[in-house]
Amino acid sequence: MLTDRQLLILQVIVDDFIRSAQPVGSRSLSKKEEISFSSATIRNEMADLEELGYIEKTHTSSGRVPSEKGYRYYVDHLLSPQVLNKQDISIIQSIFAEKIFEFEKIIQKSAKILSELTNYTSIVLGPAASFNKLKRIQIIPLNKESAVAIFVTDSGHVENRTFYLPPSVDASDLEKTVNILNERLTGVALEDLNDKIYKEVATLLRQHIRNYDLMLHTIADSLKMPVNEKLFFGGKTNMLSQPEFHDISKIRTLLQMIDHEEWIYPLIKNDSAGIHVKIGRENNNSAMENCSLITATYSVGAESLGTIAILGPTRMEYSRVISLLQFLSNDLTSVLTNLYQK
Amino acid sequence: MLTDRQLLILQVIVDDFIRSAQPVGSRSLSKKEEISFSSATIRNEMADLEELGYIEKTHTSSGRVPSEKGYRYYVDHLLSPQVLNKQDISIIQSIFAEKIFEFEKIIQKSAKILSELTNYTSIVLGPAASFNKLKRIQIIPLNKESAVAIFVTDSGHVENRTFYLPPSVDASDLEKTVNILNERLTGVALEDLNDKIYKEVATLLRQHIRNYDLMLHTIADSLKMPVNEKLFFGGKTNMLSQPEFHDISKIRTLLQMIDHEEWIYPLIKNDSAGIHVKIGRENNNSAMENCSLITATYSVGAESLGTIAILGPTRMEYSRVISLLQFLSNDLTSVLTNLYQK
DNA sequence: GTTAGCACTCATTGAAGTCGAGTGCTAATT
DNA sequence: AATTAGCACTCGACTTCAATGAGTGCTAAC
Repeated sequence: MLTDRQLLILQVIVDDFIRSAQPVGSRSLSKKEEISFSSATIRNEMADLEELGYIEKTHTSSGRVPSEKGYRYYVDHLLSPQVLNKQDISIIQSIFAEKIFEFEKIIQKSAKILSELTNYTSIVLGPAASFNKLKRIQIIPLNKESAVAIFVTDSGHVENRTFYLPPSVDASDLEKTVNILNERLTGVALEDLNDKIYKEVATLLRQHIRNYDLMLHTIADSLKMPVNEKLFFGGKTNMLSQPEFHDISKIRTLLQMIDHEEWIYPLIKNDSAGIHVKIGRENNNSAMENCSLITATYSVGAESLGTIAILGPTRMEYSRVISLLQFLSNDLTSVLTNLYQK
Repeated sequence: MLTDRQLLILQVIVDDFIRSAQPVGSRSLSKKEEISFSSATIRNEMADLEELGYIEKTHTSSGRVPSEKGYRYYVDHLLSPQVLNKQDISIIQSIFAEKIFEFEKIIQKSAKILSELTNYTSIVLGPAASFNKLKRIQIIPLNKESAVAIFVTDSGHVENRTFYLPPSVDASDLEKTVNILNERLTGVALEDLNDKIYKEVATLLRQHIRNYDLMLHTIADSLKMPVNEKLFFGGKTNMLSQPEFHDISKIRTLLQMIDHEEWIYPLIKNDSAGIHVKIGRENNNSAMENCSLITATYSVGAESLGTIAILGPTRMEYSRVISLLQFLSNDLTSVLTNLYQK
């Protein structure tokens, strides 16, 4: 539908605007070496591109700026993947330099480095604990009235919940319960615990414990808590340096959104694996109007665990960011797979 | 040193500037009902106040603005404590409405509500875990090479550490070790654990475990927790609405500071109990030049546990904020004391 | 000691003018 | 028929200038 020349012009406009943040005019385009025709020709082509919705003017006599549709086309068809330089690669690999056991540390460091490498804001969704299999349950009474339940998964993740002890329960009941739970629930994925408790554990509890149902509900309640994956951020304030956010009110809406984790989940919780680019209003979020979000998933083996994302202005260096995310998510996946699958 | 009239004028200037954020002129002052003398008189007095360093001009013919010294004097001598209205009180008390076990939840909610009530940024330093006494240690092997150690305190706080198992250690060693640790360390404050391990546990371990010293160091290493108290924030973006921060670069330095937790600790980690007000450069931090920080401590019984703080512009409503912090820290202390000392 | 009066300062506002980078359109050129 | 040169036009950005008004300090009168 678009001629080669139009594609070329669109690409150069987007590239130039990403670099300079200034509307691109026909004259400055005609001076580029890729472009061999006159500014008048370019003006004609630009008028067509504008009519088709790929570029826009900021006012009647201004240069052109890519529209969201323009960015979308650029990302889908015109992007030349950037080859990472050695420095970038070695910086990313420094994430894995130390011996680490804990996912969290790696994840946190990834977020930090990603934001430093891009000057945008990075968001990393920590590994979903729900796939982890239960290794051990422990219940430790704190005093007459309350106890803390501890759940350890095979990956070394620890969850804990404080709860009130049902008044009728004594120490031996508690011990029996813990034994039953461990016997029946070890190896079960966290997300299946609740099911399993009611189906298998219930009958056993009934046989051994007085007031078994009170105990049952107390335990099940403790488990019902949302095992929400943790979010990690890097470079929250980087957006302040972007010229499109020199306006306080835009900054405010954006930072307010970043500080509300519950608003972030729907943005980055992506169903399918791989790299996704969402441009401006594609994010369905008014605070993201001038922003793009690029997400990638990381996994252990075939199982996708979490998401790493970069939030930047729509005028973002798509090519570079995609390459970085690609590279990091691959590395993360292979390191985690190694760590986790032995 | 200052005459009564000068004090009155200083007070009215500070009050007015806090309200309006505009330099205060002699004419507008003379119209206030508290003030019964002419603008010319006021001008003379203001000239003196300026010479003494309590107020400043923004330019030769502008009204006056309080200097840091002026705020300091105001806070120390002129402050009329604001009586909280019923609504404020009931909002604060709503923090404790639900039954809660976990300090963290209360603390988090406190930060949120404090920022909503003041429109400034709130910072709450969570309860120092180091005072807590150990209730139970548990070590759970994950696989051949690693295990996770879990420390539960009498307050229900749970810490966990993953570590490599020394190769020579087998299951029965581990069990013995855990027994020894529990026997010897239960009731010991977290901060004293390390000491105690080397002094008392070491000899016992030697008697019962082969390669006891490897085990010893592994455990001790795990314990070397930087049990850094957690920081909670509320209203991080509130400062964006303050007129003195309509300038992007000021906003940036401030937000960057807020996002570096390690820079916050020295600001709010206060030795002595009670309310403290630090104005502008008294904070010894260039990012805080136009900010004041008011801190209060909360405690369990007589033991001071943590800090709640409000970060606002120097032009902050000192009176209101101090009252709010006073009230909340009292409430926090009594609730926590109740919860914790039974 | 207090105040009225006056000359002076300076940030803010808005109007008027210039500049220049951009456009669209038309007519000439290839 | 496609390309380009040329030209009138638009509009944001910047500069200049004058007017306004809220403030000051100082002096002289009360």
